[in-house]
Amino acid sequence: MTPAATEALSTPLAEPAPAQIRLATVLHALADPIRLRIVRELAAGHCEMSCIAFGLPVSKSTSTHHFRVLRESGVIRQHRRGTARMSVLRRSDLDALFPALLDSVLLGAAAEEARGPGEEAHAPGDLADAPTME
Amino acid sequence: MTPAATEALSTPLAEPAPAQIRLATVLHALADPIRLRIVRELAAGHCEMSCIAFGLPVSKSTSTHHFRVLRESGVIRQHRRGTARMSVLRRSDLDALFPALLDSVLLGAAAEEARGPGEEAHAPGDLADAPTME
DNA sequence: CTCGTAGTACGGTGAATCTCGTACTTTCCA
DNA sequence: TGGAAAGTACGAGATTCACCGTACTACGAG
Repeated sequence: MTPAATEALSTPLAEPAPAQIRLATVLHALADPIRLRIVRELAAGHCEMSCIAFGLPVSKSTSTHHFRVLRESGVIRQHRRGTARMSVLRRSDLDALFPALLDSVLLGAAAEEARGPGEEAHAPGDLADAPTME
Repeated sequence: MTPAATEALSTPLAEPAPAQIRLATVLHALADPIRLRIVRELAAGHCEMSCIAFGLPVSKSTSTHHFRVLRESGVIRQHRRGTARMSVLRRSDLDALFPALLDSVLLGAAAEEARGPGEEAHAPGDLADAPTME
């Protein structure tokens, strides 16, 4: 079995090497609600998921776009399996580069959700000038 | 002394209440190199700094823009002091909402810097197809 | 071989972002 | 009173981003 044969069964898609992963890029990737949701679902135990299994509220093209942003930023890894793209979190790589970052983001997302919708949308003028107290 | 008198000496600028701070917005605010640099300098001990003291490599207007993004996302607080705008990190608010998030970002930024420039810029085609090894 | 499924590529649109320069306001000092 | 210093407001230009639809490429089932 040539390397090509193995590749045909499970082609890894292009992704940055650990040394090329940049913090700003990772933060940007996580700063989108849809991508954050993807990351949370991946972290929630399901080791591998095809893209369509997420039931994202966007079109197929947009879905592909978000998965690519995540992959190219170094947050996830993807490989083909049949006609599907299986995605996994690059947990160990991220933890090695930015210790505790992923965990705190996931924890923060869960906490925010648990806190309830709260003030969901926030109008441009919704900024308090005497915020907490004095 | 009326509240107005106190206000004249140190006007707090508009900022979101803790309940209105959104994770995605905070991550977006931190996902910019210049803003991340501001946050790092604020965290590095200097409790209060005027905007110009950072020596940012951008114009005054751009500087104002970045400080506003940070303030409106809930990352920093600003108040006037004479003709200057003093900025402070909203550490306790952020830590209460997203435990360990700020610390891990700061730590990650320091680690990335310590790691050296590494592969600084990364061209679009710079993604390895057999990334770590196999 | 043909069809359906999963995903990508490409092109386009509208909104948001980053950047700047110039003009204006506010504050302090001489 | 006049001027310098620190920011803000207001466009304007260039880039990026999120989103879509359509057309295309793999792969597996029948």
